[in-house]
Amino acid sequence: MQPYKEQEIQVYNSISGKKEKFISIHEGYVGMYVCGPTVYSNVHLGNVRTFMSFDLIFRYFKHLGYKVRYVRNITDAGHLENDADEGEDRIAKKARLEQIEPMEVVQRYTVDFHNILDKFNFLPPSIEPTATGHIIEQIEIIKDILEKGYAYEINGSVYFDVVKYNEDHQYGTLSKRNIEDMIHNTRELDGQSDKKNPQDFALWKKAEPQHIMRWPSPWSDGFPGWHLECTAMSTKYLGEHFDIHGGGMDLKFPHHECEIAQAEACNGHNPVNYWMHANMLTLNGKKMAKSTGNNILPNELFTGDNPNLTKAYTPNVVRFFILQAHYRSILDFSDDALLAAEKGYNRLAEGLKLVDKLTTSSNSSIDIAKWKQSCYDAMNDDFNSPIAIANLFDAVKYINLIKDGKETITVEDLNTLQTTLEHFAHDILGLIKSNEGGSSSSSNKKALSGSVELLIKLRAEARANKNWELSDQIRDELLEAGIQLKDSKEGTTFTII
RNA sequence: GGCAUCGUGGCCGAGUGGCUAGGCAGUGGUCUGCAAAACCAUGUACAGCGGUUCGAAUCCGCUCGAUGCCUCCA
Repeated sequence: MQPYKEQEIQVYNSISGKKEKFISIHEGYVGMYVCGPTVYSNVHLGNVRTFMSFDLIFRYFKHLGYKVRYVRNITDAGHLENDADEGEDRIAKKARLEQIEPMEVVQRYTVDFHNILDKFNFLPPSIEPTATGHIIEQIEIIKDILEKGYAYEINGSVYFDVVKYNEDHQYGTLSKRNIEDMIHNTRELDGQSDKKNPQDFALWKKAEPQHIMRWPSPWSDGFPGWHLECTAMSTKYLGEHFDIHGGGMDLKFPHHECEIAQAEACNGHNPVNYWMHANMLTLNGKKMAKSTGNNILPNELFTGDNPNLTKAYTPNVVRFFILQAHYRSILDFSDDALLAAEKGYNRLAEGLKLVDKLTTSSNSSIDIAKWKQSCYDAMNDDFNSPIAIANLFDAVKYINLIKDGKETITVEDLNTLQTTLEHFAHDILGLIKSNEGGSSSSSNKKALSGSVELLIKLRAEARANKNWELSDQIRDELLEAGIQLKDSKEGTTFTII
């Protein structure tokens, strides 16, 4: 089965600024590289959004039958605090502040990162390489760039010569920047710099004697520049030329621009066919920033322990909320929006549960094939998850109408409906079946449901005896305890709110 | 200051040169002992000012505002 042959995907390419038809380099295969986190603190919620966008893309390609190699790195060295010479490696700085080994910092926040992504039901990437695991590859690339004349060594550090590069190639194609303007608009850095030009960037930095993170190289004991690791790892695992490179919008410049320069300097051609960038997240309309308190950590969403939140939200609800916006739009986080998403998500989940219980007829009054294709059309159009979700809500409406006998469906169509829902809701959007699976164990749940069932039974008896006072007391006090009873013709059920 | 993206009904958020996005809230209805829940029905919005067009929210210009990048940031 190669469903990808039947679906034409349009991808917005940041480098052209247009949607383009997706054609993979090797038919049936997709190579995708996404810049992963720098593991020097808890994963940023915005980071989660970026990776969720690419998780969605990964899932869709896989669903269409592509063999996808998805590489997402861990930056555990080389990411500097700033561009000046005294710039400190982020990991090293954190290690110094907390008086622990740099690799302890890396370990702690890598675990945190995986833990959060796991809660959000992310698929693991095919390869998750680390910068420190690819020092040799990075040194080889630096040698190559030096040989080709696009870098220079000074005081044990090696810098990429942007001006020289720009004579033979074009620097700034992705971010649409002009190097002349950049030179004009750059402020002078305070510290004396070894660089010929402020636009030049480090390929290798000599480590000061007190620095713990250091590796030997032909130039000095030091560490690689931040932009280099992605070039090294993407080239190693995906080749000199691959399909998709992704990341957050803020990485467009300088990070991705520098990656293009490095790869072109080595290989003479652009390394990537499609550049994809996920947009930012704001909180209450403003930029998230730790310094102003306008910030939520992923874990705080699950506990509700943040001044910006009135309650806790399940990972599923947050995932649903994020996917309700297109990955290229700025998404605004707020408690109100999350509350609305939670209700919407519950409605969707309830509706999807009913699909198993529908009765079939000899004909269908709804065009299920057309509905199914509109689900694919949504995802084919630059991975438009909001439209895909809207289609899921259409399905919920159909399900409810069929249940009420206002519409009909054949066995085959019901089967199509069921399978398509399974594919889109679970496989592609990654929304898991129910929003339980929390911390309480199954034995706890059993105990709870047993006791609530007993109360429901007592209340039913009271109602049969028209003892409204007792029945309402049971109902109201359970509600106060966080358990909502739902009366229907089939009997009473409950949900924990 | 420069570059880029964007500004949609009470809220969140798609889309787009003429044809219902969707969700939440609201309103009406069904159900119910009363409620809640659930389900059904219902909204003609597109920052402001000009211009192009038979027709613009959608294209162009200007103004205002937001966000990102320009210095580490997803």
